[in-house]
Amino acid sequence: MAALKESQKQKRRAQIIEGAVKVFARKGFYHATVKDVAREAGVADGTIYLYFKNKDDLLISLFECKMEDILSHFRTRLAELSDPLDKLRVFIEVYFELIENDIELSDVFQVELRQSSKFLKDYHNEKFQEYLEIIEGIITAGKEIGFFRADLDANITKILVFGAIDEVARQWILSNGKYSLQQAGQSVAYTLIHGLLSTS
Amino acid sequence: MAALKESQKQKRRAQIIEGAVKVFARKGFYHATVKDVAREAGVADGTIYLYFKNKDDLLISLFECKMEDILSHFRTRLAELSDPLDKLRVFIEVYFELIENDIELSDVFQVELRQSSKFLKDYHNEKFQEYLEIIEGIITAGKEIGFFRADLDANITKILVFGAIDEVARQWILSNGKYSLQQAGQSVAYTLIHGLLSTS
Amino acid sequence: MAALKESQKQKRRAQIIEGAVKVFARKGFYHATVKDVAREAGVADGTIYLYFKNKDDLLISLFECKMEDILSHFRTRLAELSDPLDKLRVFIEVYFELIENDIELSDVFQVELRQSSKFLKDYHNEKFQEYLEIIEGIITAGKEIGFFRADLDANITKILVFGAIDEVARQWILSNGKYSLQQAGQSVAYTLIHGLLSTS
Amino acid sequence: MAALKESQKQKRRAQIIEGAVKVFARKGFYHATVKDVAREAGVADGTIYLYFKNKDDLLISLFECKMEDILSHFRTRLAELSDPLDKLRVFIEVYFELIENDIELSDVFQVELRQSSKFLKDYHNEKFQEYLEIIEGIITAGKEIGFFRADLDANITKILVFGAIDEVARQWILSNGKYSLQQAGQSVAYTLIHGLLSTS
DNA sequence: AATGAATGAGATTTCATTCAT
DNA sequence: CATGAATGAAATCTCATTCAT
Repeated sequence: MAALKESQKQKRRAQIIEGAVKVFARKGFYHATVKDVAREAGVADGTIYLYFKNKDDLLISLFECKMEDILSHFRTRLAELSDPLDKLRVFIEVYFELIENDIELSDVFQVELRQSSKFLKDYHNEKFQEYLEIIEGIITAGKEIGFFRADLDANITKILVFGAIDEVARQWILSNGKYSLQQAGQSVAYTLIHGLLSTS
Repeated sequence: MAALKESQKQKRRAQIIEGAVKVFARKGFYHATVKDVAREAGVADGTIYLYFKNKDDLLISLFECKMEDILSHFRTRLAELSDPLDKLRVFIEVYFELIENDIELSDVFQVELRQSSKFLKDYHNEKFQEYLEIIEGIITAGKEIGFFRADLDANITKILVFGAIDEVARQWILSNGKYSLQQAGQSVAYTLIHGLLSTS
Repeated sequence: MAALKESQKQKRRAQIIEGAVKVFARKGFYHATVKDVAREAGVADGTIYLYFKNKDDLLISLFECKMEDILSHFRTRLAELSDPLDKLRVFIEVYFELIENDIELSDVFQVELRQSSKFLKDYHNEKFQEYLEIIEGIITAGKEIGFFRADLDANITKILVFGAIDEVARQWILSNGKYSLQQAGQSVAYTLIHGLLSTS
Repeated sequence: MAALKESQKQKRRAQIIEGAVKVFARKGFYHATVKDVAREAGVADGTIYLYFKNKDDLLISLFECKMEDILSHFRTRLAELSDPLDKLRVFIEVYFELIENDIELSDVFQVELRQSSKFLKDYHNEKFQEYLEIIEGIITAGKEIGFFRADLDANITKILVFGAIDEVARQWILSNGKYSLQQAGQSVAYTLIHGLLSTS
């Protein structure tokens, strides 16, 4: 019974987090009220506080919980591959798939978390670092087998790559899906791999 | 005298905007109070409302005003050059210079505006589009003279380029200047131009 | 069996009251939560409400229950004596003994009840009157046999005596036992008695 | 103008404190809301927070401010006298006058502060100690000139005296003025003095 | 009878904005 | 024009109490 109760608790937590994703995406963290989240999740205001310390904690928990899913999703998909070029292509593909499949969540990640990590007390975004490390791993591997330039600074490059991908995703969201992410993904992958030059 | 008064008004406006930059950088837009800004700017709370419609308008005006400066700075610096490769290198160089020279402002641009642009009512960030257009111009020019690949989608690529540069800048700010932006700039320019591959 | 159940019930009630004494002493009635009391008593939150109407009722019941014990203790100890002077001395002695033996309870009585009696709806503290009557009895008896001044207003004097004793006890508690209550008791008894005596 | 503004501020503070006295006396500190106080004082809710850090601070400030008045009143009245017996009589007289003249304030002092001093963080009631010291001074002076018993422990006795007086006052308030405080005062003074005298 | 998750009313507190001076 | 005291709406969070299990 304890196990059952435990799973009940997890379910309720998840239910609130789903509500929070929707509301934060729609209104932004600061304009969303706890009441909004409660209503969206179908619980009473006070119930939120049985599962989360406060509003900030709700955002952090949302992030941790979802990032966990995302990271393991990436890892599973990339584990099948060995070629760094394939890995990079698939990384971008998976990234854009995730964005397309859960625009609300993407919204929250891109907008709220970016900002919040600076202002939520004592929160230092380890999950995001793990995430960047996946890219770093791909780049380092690519360098080792000689596919990628030996003079690449993996630290800078992982950021460059992430920034490029993420911005394309963000603008796609902001434009309400005016262009094909699929296609954009291929284009991005190609450019990152080959650069801008025609004589390559 | 009217002109004098006008310039007085502009001066006061600028003074408030400087205060706002400092305070928003330090506390974030939502955690900063109008009183904070007033104190930092050395004016009374109510005075803010003689120059700006409300707190949101202050942020938007800050953006418009500062973006104006930045855009004209970019245009001046790029006007001297004709080679798209040089232009791209210099664009990155100037971008990082601006970041280094006014970290507080960069902070506000990167963190607050990114988020706010979505939630400030009726605000659609035309200045940011102008900004992206500078990059687009460089890419299109590069394509036209055959330096850049003909199959580059200038729309996607401008976003990719901006994202890459901007993220490197952001992480530099967040890391409190742990690496050299100068160097990172060269590395970023090289990679964007040549891509990741060693066989280029 | 009914009797057994009845005693079970009494036991559970007592258990909750003990928890309440501890928690109210530690945090004060208004800062203590029903959950705190439940945890301290080792029962569920809801269980409290099977034994008490509400939080106020818990405080009142605590008082009634404990006051009952205290009153009968006083009566037993005083019944053995006939001399009013002895009675007064023993009264003070017993009072201070009770304080020393259950500081938590004393705390609740002195701090919470004093305040609460004014604000708990419909509660008029008859037990406290009974308590004062014990002192009044001693004084009246003392007057009758001519030990105490004939002009003593027993009504005022009982209050005076109670106030004097009680304040010494309170300050002792607040000072965390900096002085000897034993000694203080003798001193207080001496001073009060000399004040009351007719042969002065 | 600064001085004028300053006095305006003091006036507003006093106005809020007066409101608080009334409301706390009527409902008790914990049952009174800040809204209640604001309404009673004729200001907006938020205004309270321009003058006091929070609700606790309002109670503490009320105490400090009023205690100041009371202490200086006592000192003035006692300064005229030299005989310790007279001083003690007048002390009681003044105490009861104050009680009669501001029953609401007395209520708050007797009920709320008694309790609160234990629970308001970091508040240690120095003013109350000053107050007890006045009594101690009288007792010590009385001992020195041989009016009071040499074996009196001034520390215990000041508490005894204060407790006796204060309790008589409290019961008078609780009884809604059923007896004459004037008369009670004389009776109390008589009994206490006879208890304290060396020639008994 | 006992539980403890859920409720939601209500309290404190903040702060953008106004307006009399 | 400038001020800054005052406002009061609105948000977060707490906790006594209920009720399905």
